[in-house]
Parts: sequence; structure tokens; C-alpha cells
Amino acid sequence: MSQSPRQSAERPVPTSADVARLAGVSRATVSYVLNNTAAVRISEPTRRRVREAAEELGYVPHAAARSLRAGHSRMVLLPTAQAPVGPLYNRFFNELQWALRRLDYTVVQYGSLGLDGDEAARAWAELRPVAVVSLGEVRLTPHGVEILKRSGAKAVITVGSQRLEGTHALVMDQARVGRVAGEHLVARGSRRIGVVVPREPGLEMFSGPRLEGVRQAAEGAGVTVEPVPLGYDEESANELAAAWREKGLDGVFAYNDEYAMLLMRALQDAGIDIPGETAVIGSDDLLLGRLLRPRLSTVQIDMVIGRHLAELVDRAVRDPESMPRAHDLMTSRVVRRESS
Amino acid sequence: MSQSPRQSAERPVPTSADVARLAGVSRATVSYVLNNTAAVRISEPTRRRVREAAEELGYVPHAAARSLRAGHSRMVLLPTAQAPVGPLYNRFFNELQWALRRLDYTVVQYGSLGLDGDEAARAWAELRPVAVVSLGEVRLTPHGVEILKRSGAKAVITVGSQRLEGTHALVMDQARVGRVAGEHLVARGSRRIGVVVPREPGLEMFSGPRLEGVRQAAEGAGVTVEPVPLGYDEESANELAAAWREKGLDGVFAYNDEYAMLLMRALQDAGIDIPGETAVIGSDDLLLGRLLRPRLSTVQIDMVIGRHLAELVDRAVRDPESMPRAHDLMTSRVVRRESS
DNA sequence: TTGAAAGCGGTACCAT
DNA sequence: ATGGTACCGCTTTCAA
Repeated sequence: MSQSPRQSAERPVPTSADVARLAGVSRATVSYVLNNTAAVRISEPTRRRVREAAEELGYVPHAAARSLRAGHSRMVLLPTAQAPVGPLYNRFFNELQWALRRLDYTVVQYGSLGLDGDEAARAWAELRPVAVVSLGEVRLTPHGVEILKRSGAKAVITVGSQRLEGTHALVMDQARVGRVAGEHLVARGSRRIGVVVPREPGLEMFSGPRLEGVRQAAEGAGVTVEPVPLGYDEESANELAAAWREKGLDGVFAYNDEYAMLLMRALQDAGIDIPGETAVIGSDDLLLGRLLRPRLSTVQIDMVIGRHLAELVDRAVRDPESMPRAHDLMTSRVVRRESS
Repeated sequence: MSQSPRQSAERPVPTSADVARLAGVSRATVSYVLNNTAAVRISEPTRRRVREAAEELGYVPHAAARSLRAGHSRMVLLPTAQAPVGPLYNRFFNELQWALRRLDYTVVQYGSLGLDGDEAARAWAELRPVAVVSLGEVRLTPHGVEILKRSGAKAVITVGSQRLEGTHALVMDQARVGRVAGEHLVARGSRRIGVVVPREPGLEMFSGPRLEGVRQAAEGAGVTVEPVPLGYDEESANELAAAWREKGLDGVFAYNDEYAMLLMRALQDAGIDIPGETAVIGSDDLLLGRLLRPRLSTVQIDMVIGRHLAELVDRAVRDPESMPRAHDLMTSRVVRRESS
């Protein structure tokens, strides 16, 4: 309970006033020097004294104080909640961060786990970000958007399938992933198509539209579509494989390559011929899918590069009105290999 | 260039003063009510008026102003730079975030791509975090640590292999991963062991210690160890496989399961028998590794759960002196399947 | 029970 | 070329 640790820990944090004192100038001068303010001329000797004083004290400006005074920040908030859904997503995310930083934004990922839409919006709004890019982990409400806007956010950008008043939507056309897969299976002659729906929570926002896409493709061709729940473990896959023949499915879109690999292996172990008896196609074009035999067919997804999205964010911040309300973010196409 | 957009956008952000005005009370009262300050009693009618006013205006407190006044924040900074290195790491990271939020910290991931140690430390220090948990993507210097401490960070925690004055080190014993893999290969009779070193940048901080660990295991047993560069693509793997026999390697630790799967497939395609001619072992115990034939042997890594680390952070913040300087974060053991 | 006012750490206007 | 000072939004004594 000692009040005075022997460490340097209790030393107060140096402020610009401390620097000013040590350099024998005013706080204003310190600010001018450290920010290289163009509108004012400071003599070289003074500049040096200020710089040395700052260095000696280990002075670092206080971002909160600065942005409080400025009345705005350049913080872009990227809320995160669920576990990321794959390498693709991850790469995209990183590119976006990097590109935003190049545009001089401070990128802050804010963990919003366990908050519902409006609570989350409040929490974000407290940080007064200039923009919020919601990757869809938290379901934003119109009211939540309103809160953010009123707290000064110039742009609220949703990525994914949400389309909300007052936001800019960057659409990831997940339905298209399912549609092209479905069309492919129909074209190669499948009449009863299964669609793997992961049992793992948090993936609905992808799996739902993908299933719907397959349905669209099947419609009119007289092809049946059946959702097939599957957990990401061998047991679940083996169970499914054991009951496979009863279902009479001759084609399956397996959500993504990982589920596809898991299912394909289980089906093979159960003696089902791929693609002869059942054709299998995944998505994401993972390298690992090419290692199985037969090689896994897949839907390759091209995501807009992060830099592009960063520019969109920047534009939305500077002039929200000039932005189109919706913008396409990805496109997808079938890569046929040997499993279909 | 119009000064007055037709939108609600230009409306100024409501402050507690606005709420006070609307409710017909002082700013102090607003603060008391909204924070449920226990030390002061406010009449119920007043409370209601304040709450309604806040609601009506869409008032959200300004976090920066608050922490400026308070003199401290509860922000834990998690710098990020490189792409995350796998699902394991990711899960850990998410758990940590979640657990910290449960302890009422605000978790902020700050993208530090392209900043060197001291620049990064400065940038972080501007945010005045109460703690920094560096996952090792940015190489911290002693000077950088000093900057952070002086800016008020109660704890600087490094995860990984760095061990720095003034920090708490959470050790991830990557060398052990290599060592157990090496010991396993030696025990099963390998005399010339290859160690895959990914060509992809940003993985050195894992691959280096892992290689070193294999060397430790080989040492004294009279077993040779040879680094084997490999890029994460089929071409690179095939090239390597074509030249494999010249190397005369009878065992290989393939960095992780993904590289192991890639390599194993290429070796098999080149007619090399696994594990007869060369034994293969990966690490991370990915589900997908169990889908190949032979099933992939692996090093399973158990990471300390995020909650545990979060408690460590909390303790370091409250009483830095009571913390051990170093703390073990993970342990690993071989899971032998069929490839070794 | 409520209000007035000081002050957290910066920045920028206006004097000097 | 520099200094004095008001102010950003909020919390928290101290007085009334």
C-alpha cells in the first residue's frame, strides 16, 4: 500500500507547459515549433531549444487534448466482434488498414463483442470517429446510425449485405457466390443440389445469402435445393456422409473450401465417388483445396483491394453527398477443377 | 461549395451544456445524473428531465474530454502490423479482447504498419493508453518502452520472444515447438532433418526460433539440420520436391500444417514415400491436416486462454511491481499421426 | 439539491 | 518573433 513506489512510475507525464518552462518560452511557441506551424516564424535558436527540451523530457503530445481542441479527429473506427471468417477477409482487412493510414487516418479497431446495435453505436460515438466502417459483425440499426451521425461521424460505411438509411453500403454480393456455384452444378447436370450451411455461429451473414443464391440458380431449371447443416469437425462430417445416399444429392455447394474439403474426405471415406456420384464445389480458392484428389472445384472471389476502399472512405468523409449509396465490392467466378 | 448542406449533417454535436440548457439545469447536474454519481443526491424529477433531454438530443459523452479531465484512460492498446499468422493466433487475440472488455478496458487495435520501433512508440504514446500489449509485430526498443512509460502507460507487455527492460514478457516458446518436433523426428530415427522456413515475409519471428529449436534437439544426437526455404505456392513446392532426393533428408519439420500439407503433396507427386522415405510433421493441429493421406503428424500448441492474459494485464496495471517479469504463454506437444 | 468555476493539455487568435 | 489567453467538453470540488 505504499504511496511512493521506488520506481520512476509516479513521475508526472510531461506536458507542453513543462517543455515551455524548460526551454524558457511560452506554450504557444512550443506548439508552433513542434507542429511546424507555417503561419508563424520562429527563430532557429528558439526552435532548437524547444526541440531539445521536448526531447529531454520525453514529451509526447496528448492526442485527446489535441482533438478536443481541434473539434475533430481523423480516427476511422473499425468495429470487430466475431472471429474473422477466413484468410481472404483478413487480407482485405489489413490492406484497408494500411491504405487508410497512408491517407493519414488513425485506424482503430474497436472490439464490440457482446454489444447490441445501439449500445455499440453509443460506445463508438463516444470516441468521436470521423468515419465508421462496419464490417457487419454488429447489426447496426437506423437509430444507431443516427447516433453516430449526430456525434459527428461524417460517414458510416457498411460492408456486407446491410443497407441502411444514411449509410454508404459496400456490397459484398454473397448471393452471387452461391448463384455461380449453383449455375455450374446445374450446367454439369446436377438435379438435386445440397448446400452446406455451417453449424458454427456468426457465419449466417454469409451462408444465408449463399444458400439463397443457389436457390436462384436452381429455380426454373427444375432443380431441387436442400440445405445441409455441417459442423466443422470430423464427427459431424462422418455422420453426414453415413446418411448421404438417402438424400440422393448429386451435387453440393459446400459453403467454402474448408467445409468442402472436410465433406469431400468424409464422402470418399464412405465410398462415394467424387464427382461421379456427387459433385463438390467450395469457395475461396484456397491453396489447400488443390492438394486433395480430386482437386477441389471452387468459386474464386476477387475482392476490391483495400486501397480502393480506403479512397472511398476518404471521399465519403470529405464530401458524403458525392458518394453513390452503394458500391460493389467483390465479384466471383467458378474455377472448375476435378471435383465437379 | 455551398456552406449550408440541406442535410442534418452540419448540426453541431450536442454537448452536456446543450443537455443542461434543455433540461433547465447546470452542466454539473447533467454529469451527476448521467454518471449516477453516488456521492450526490439528485431528485427524481430532475433526473428524468435530464435523461429525457439527453435522449432527445442524442447526446453521447465525449470520451476524449472525459479522460482528459480524469487524467487517465482505461484504454489498452494492441498494436497490429502484419497479417495475423493463423487461426490459432486469431482465436487467442479475440479471446484477449473479449476478456479485457469484461474487465472494463477499452480495447483498441492500432495499425502500426510501416512504423519503426520508436516512431510507433510515439504514436502509441499520444493515445495515452494505460497499457500496451505488443504482440511482437513491431520491434520495441528500450527507448520506445521509456517513451511509453513516461507517457503514463502503467504496463508494457510483450508477447513473443522479446525481453526488454521495463516490460513484462509473455513468452511464447516458439523454440519449444521446433524442439519437440525435432525430438520426435530424432526418436523415430531421422538422421538428416529438414526445416521448412517460409519465404513469406513477417514470419521470421516464428520460423527463426522454431528452426533453432530443431537444432537444439538434433545437437548431441549427431543429427544434421538443414533449413529449407519454401514459398506458399505449388510451384515452389514442386521445385523443392524435384530436388528433394539430392538433399537426402529423411525427416522434415514443415513450419506449420499448411506448409506441411503443401510440401507433402508435392513430395508424394514426385514419388517420394511418406513417411517411409521422408517423415513429415507440421504444427498447429489444423483439422485439414487430418484429411490428407497419410494423416499429417503435427505439434499441437496450447495457448493460455485470453481471460488469463487479460487478468495478467489487469494486475500489471494495478500493481506493476507484483508481477513476475516473465510468464509462460503456451506449451506444445507432438500429436503423432501417420506422416511420421 | 443544485450551481459556479477551475482545470485537464493542447491550439490559434490577437497583441506586443 | 514571441507571449497572453480563450476555448474545446467534461468532472468535481466548494458554496449556496
